[in-house]
Amino acid sequence: MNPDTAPTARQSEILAFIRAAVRETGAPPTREEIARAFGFRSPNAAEQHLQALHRKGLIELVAGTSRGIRLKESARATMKAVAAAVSLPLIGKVAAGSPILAQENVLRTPAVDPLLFKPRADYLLEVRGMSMRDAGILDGDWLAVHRQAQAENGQVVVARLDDEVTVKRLKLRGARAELLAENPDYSPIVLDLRREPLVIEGIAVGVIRPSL
Amino acid sequence: MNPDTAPTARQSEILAFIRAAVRETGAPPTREEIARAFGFRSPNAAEQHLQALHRKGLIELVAGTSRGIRLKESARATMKAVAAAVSLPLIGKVAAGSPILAQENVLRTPAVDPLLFKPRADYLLEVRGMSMRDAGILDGDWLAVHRQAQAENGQVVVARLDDEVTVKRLKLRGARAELLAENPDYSPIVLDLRREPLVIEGIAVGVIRPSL
DNA sequence: CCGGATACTGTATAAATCACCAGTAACGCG
DNA sequence: CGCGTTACTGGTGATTTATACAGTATCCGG
Repeated sequence: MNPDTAPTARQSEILAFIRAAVRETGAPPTREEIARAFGFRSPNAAEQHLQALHRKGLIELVAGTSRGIRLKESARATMKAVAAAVSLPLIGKVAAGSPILAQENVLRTPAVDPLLFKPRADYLLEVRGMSMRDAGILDGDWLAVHRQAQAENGQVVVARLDDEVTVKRLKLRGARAELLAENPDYSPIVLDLRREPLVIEGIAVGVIRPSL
Repeated sequence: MNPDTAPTARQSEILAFIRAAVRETGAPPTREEIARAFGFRSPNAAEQHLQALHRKGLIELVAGTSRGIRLKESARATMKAVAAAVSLPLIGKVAAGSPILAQENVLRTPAVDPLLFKPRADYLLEVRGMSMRDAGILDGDWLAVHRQAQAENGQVVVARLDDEVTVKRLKLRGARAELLAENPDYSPIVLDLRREPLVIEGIAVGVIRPSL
């Protein structure tokens, strides 16, 4: 058997039970407790599952120790999950043709609660230029963006134009779409939706300025 | 003995050891392990400490169970510590005469990493009014503030004026201090430092706009 | 159809562990 | 000074627990 085989369905259940026990009681279960929880008549059934999970590298077994089960990934996995729940990827310059959230576009992952914003933020986009100055969005700001392909009239959107990602205010006038900068130095971009579709990546839901 | 007495120094050590064991090994220690760690010749010394900690309501003991020690506060304390490490208090209107960080001024505690900002942010201050509009700080924004009683020329500061807290840019000209708004509609505030001292609560280190 | 893995029952035992009894010594408090 | 508390030593019996050995049944790929 390979050291890194995926656990069977039953083994995953056992693993989940161990995780739950650690979370709920603060300690891993004994063989007997596992057996009782699953209705095994023999604690040995639990032992065998533990051995299997150990062979597959999912847990560590401390010999001669009561409750000597150590979840190998759990600590890391939990930490990651917790971290993910309260952090957002910061997207820098988006490489031409690549999806915004592609790994190569992520600069960092700052600890910011996505639920700070409404609707929830999916990522932060580093703003370049002063085209939205009068909306209080400055060069270097991190724009909190909610992923969404549709946008309503008047919203600040993240749109793709010629493989470039830009932030502008959207004005819809029938089949014509206008992308307006909030700075008189910049001129509007007008699109005929019948000829070229407007690709909207998301709507702006907030701003973070990490340095004044 | 009162149920809620503070632990003795030795008992705190034991408690810390239990916490460490849970964190490091994933399970609470046995009496024997505690005794070994502290050099006790008898596991009973550990038992008695556990009983004491139990009487003081700091741990729960599960009878007849190996490693049956449950940290009562630990879950909460840890969560709080983790939460505190990545969150900042949001300060609303500051009551006259009260310290900014007084409990009654805290509106919420959003999950934002204080180290996002440099220097580290100590709290978020809800900005009222448009006096800093041209610096990209708008009404409703959360100003990230680093607590600091001194400020340099040109920095955006949080200052106290007549028991009100205001955000302005500081200009120092000898014994005269000017607090400048970044909006032509507002006029500067000039102070003679020899007659009235300028109370600086902190310097602005960033901005969060929770809704666009 | 055979070998190996999975998924169990059943039994047994040494070792780990809890939980309790009996002491000793030092300290602070009224 | 007696009393309660803290902080231990020393020891023991009853459970809990880990772990090994011996089987049964099912499924799957070669």
